[in-house]
Amino acid sequence: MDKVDIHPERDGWSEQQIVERIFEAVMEQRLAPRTKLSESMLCKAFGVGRMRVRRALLLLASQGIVDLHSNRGAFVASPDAKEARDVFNARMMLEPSVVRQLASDARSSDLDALARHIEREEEARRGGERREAIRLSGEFHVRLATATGNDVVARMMRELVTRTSVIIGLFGSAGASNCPEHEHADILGAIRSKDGVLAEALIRTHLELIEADLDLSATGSNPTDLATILGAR
Amino acid sequence: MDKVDIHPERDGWSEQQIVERIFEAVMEQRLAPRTKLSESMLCKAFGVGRMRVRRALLLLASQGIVDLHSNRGAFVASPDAKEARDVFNARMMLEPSVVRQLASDARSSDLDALARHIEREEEARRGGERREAIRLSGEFHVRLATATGNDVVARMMRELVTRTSVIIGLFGSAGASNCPEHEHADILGAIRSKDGVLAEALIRTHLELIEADLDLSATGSNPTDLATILGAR
DNA sequence: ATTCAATTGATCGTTAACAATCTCGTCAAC
DNA sequence: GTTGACGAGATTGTTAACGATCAATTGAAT
Repeated sequence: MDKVDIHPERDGWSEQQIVERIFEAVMEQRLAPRTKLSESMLCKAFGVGRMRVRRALLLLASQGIVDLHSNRGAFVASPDAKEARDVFNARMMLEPSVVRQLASDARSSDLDALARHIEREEEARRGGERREAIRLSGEFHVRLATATGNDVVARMMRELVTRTSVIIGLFGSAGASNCPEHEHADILGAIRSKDGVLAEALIRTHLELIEADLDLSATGSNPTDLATILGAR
Repeated sequence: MDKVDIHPERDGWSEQQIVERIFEAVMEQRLAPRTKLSESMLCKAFGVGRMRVRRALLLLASQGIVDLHSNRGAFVASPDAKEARDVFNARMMLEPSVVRQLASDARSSDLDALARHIEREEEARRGGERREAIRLSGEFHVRLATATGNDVVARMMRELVTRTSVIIGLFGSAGASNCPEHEHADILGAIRSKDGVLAEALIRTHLELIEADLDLSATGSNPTDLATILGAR
């Protein structure tokens, strides 16, 4: 969000912080899709009034991270196959432009920060810290966007990456690795050598690889799709 | 928003409808930047409780259309020059991909709808209905995005186009035309002839032309910059 | 005339209680 | 044994009132 005054930190957490925490939990796949997020539970968890929680949930819903159902509550989103394809398609539109722009004009200090990030990433993966590795892996893409200095694009990427985490949690073939290996390093290398075309190509195949690891034919969607499945009109 | 249950139409308007109306008002530049949107006023205007209004304002704020200031209220956003550049930069990233994709695989029925839209657009311009012309002109870009069938991208474009309206209202040189002339028709023509490269080039220059008509050095930013303007530390 | 401080008025943020709706368990009927 | 209705409990949606914060006005002192 852009220009919202930060409420002076009162007793509990600000709604921004609550959104942040749930964002991270979803990214780390600690909150599984369709997990119910009841208001009272969140109130106790964060030690905060119901108002904050409801505002936070509304914000999360507006970003497609949670679904709100009238009189039933909030749930971690459970995107269907189409929504998954839409998210990846959107990333395919944005990220190549991001890395191309970075290749042409990126501050070396930002690139150094990205390098350090990749360090931590591989560290976490070697250390077997699966959740941290997942989070950092997604965060890398967000940091690419923030490195452009474009706050608007950065916010979009943040949303898309988080939704991608939900999608992987739903459709990810368990066996397949979330396998960046050294792909992130390669992308950064292409940016460093100012080879925009290569960087674009690398991130395209990177995204395609991630999407290919999904089983979008799986029934990741709502159980309400039962009507569709049974051929009801 | 994606999967939020539509509340059965109660007495007044749903928050979605309120958001919609304010969205449109901003797009038509009927709501000038920095206009105060007080809660009580909106409550009376829409004949609805304060809760609905507050939720609507929060949603609008999360999309950068309004700014919320603690204990002071909600105002139509007043982006600064950087934010304006960020928005245009984001559109430069997205829209070429959109038209390229449309050129390769667009349903002809959607293209026909776009053609009809352009008809209405020129009609409004000829008829001197300035507001309607502005709205339709922006809506054309949103429709391009919706024609791809990608809801995620469509929502992003919708947000970006609306913010662009605010930006034009702030930085637009009054003399300059909001001058699509027949550019929209040209873009659609390129899509129709499946010339993705041309369509990309056309929309790029189209966006550049719009941005060039802005005076981003103008003091479009907050009046709090008065301190800066006066050279105060 | 200008500046500063205090008061006033209005607006917003928060809380608590109330009303509406849904879920789940129980029980009777088929 | 299964199906359906019914009611208790819980959760959410809404409203109303209170307290807190900020802006504008008033007034006096310099």
